[in-house]
Amino acid sequence: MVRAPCCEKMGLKKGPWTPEEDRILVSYIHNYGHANWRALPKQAGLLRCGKSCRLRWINYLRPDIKRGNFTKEEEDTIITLHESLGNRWSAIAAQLPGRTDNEIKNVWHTHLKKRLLKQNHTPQIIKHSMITSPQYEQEQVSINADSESSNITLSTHNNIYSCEQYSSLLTDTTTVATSSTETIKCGSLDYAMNFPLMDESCGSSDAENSSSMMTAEFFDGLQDHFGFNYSNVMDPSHMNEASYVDDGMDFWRSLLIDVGGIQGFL
DNA sequence: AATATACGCAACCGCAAGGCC
DNA sequence: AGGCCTTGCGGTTGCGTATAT
Repeated sequence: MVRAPCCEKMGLKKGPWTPEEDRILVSYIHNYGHANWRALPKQAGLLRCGKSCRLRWINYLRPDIKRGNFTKEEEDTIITLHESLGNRWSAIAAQLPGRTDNEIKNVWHTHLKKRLLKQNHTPQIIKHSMITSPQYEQEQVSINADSESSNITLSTHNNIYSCEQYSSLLTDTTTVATSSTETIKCGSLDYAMNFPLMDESCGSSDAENSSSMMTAEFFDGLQDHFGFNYSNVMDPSHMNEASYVDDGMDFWRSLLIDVGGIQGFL
């Protein structure tokens, strides 16, 4: 199939529409309709391709377009429909009179997706159990991570350290230790991972909730970022999910000891 | 006040489906 | 049956504006 030459090669205009172009398009469609989008711009005297004209009409100039912000009801409808239809924006738009697929797609990407993420990540203070370090046996360390605010505190039996105190170490790190997937940024790379939710009892972790996404790249990133070598703690290349769960505490222990130890926190 | 960064939205691009010849 | 054309869709881009530094 031979593709039609693009607009620029045809000497046609691209980019934002001017009020005058809008006026011409609306006036033409009002008088003659839009039976053939390809022929329309030439007949109307517009230096645009048919595709551009169609998009402008469908998404902006159509008289039945609803203007203004989406209502709470509309947003809820989009979320519900998206659950069942996925990214089928036109199908979703069909259920929302006056709203276009493009507009719904934009709202989804700019507002609703974030809102859903926030809802799914309800504030969760994870007070997990005392981590006893073999190296610092006298110190018992616990992490408190708020998955919503990304606030992290680190406490020993003597002190509680706020995330600000070691935020310089974790400059690129979003958050740690939740039962849901978080993104940890190590250097320029993003690593999605799922930490086990650690319960209140000492040292155990929630194997049911843990679907390990920890990869060798993740550990490489950590090593690059923090300058540590975790290979002596565990070998990610041989780590299956079960062993990850088992090794979860070791991971945290080593991370905190290394980070905290170097900073003199412990 | 100037500059950098983030955000929102309109518009574009490429592909696929379906109709027509 | 197969090629061409048009339309529709979803992903992506880029510009203008708002906010932060």
